[in-house]
Amino acid sequence: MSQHSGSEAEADKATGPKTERGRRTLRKLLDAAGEEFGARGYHETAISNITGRAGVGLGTFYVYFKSKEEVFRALVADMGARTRHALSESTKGAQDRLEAERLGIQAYLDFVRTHQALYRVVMEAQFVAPEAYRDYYRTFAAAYRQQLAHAADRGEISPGQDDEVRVWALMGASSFLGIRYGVWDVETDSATIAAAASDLMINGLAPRPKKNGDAS
Amino acid sequence: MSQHSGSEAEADKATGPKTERGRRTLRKLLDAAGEEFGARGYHETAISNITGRAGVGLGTFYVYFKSKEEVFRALVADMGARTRHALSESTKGAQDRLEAERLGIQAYLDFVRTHQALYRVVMEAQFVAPEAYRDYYRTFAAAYRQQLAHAADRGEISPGQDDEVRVWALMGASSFLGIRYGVWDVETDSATIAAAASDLMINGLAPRPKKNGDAS
DNA sequence: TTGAAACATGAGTCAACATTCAGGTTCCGA
DNA sequence: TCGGAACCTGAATGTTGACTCATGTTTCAA
Repeated sequence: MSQHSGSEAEADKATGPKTERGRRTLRKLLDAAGEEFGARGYHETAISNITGRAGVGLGTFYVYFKSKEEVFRALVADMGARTRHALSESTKGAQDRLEAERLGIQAYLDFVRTHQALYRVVMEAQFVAPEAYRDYYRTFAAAYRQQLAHAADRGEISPGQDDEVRVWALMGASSFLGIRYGVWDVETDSATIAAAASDLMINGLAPRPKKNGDAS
Repeated sequence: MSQHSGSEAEADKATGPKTERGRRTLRKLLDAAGEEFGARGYHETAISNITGRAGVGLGTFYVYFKSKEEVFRALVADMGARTRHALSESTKGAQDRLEAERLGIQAYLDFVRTHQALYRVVMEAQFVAPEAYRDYYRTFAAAYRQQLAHAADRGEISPGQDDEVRVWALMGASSFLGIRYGVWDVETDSATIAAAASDLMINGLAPRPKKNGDAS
């Protein structure tokens, strides 16, 4: 809900609010919208809920946004940027891609847990703003593919048969774990989950020989 | 949209339609609802769209369903049953769990492709009928866990650290591949995708030694 | 000090449904 | 052939909520 380079979805052409007061109001609306949409869902949320929470008049909403859908899209885009940022940060200390996978999964779970409401917005975007949703995952997938390609070059992971497929499978795994353990069940320790999940993603289901060559 | 043992969500207590005519009308409504919801989404679909497509009067809808949400839930439950059925069928010929995984992924993709509309209903259930959605995946997860447990006993797969986590990761992977290759891109050959995906699920990302022990 | 740009407001407009209901029509056993 | 059960119908009702607009208020540069 903050640093956008400039080109935006605000009703106000490309410039956005001109005064400090305006920027504050916009921020309040964006935050309120995120909380309301996250808590009640898009269709259950009325503009008046948003303006009520933001503490501004109903009409004020339309000073900043052309429509209900527009805030929603802005929110999705914002979440995408934030999630990518959180993930790339979490991954910085990794020795190799395999470790990065584990760190990434855990960071993702933690991120979802601390942003449950906004995460819901992203998922609902699939139906409210399909374009925004696709962009969200496509952008993600593109960056992820790069990572895998580099890692494969370095021999840190197997080349694989199709990186696009791998990336979507991996995103799907994390996404579902995000629902199951980030939204439905927030108790289980995220490091444990990430360990189990990354073990699967790294080593697969296939049976593994015992460490010390066991005869028979 | 058909064989339910009896206990149902129809407005008519538990018994359902008493005559052949009634059963036909119910079927028509259910089919029409599936198509409309699938094509336009829950909120964009009006009851009159459904009855229009079904070729019955508006009021007739309420002879069979208590509300809009009720048809929707019925549809989700129906999809769950059908999907489980399709998957367990596809898996029957498998030699072991690893092969079953590949067959399952492919069957799932094919299923989504041939039931795009209804698949969308399942995903939207997350917001329209969260209970139905959770049931859908929980039922799925329970059955899947059993499969994995048996397979681990037989030594066909590694024991793993946590089957609940594995199962959700695997479901997530398939689900995303279902969106990516079952809904958004229906061109790519499903067997190829399933092969690449199951390779990842079975062997993981980790680099694999060359077949013939290459002395570095 | 002033006027115009920027911002704020909430009552009112309007269209879109979900659901109801009062009154048919069809089917079928007796 | 009759009566009632099952089924069908679509006009009318009532609510909800996005969006508009005419009218303020605030800010700030000149």
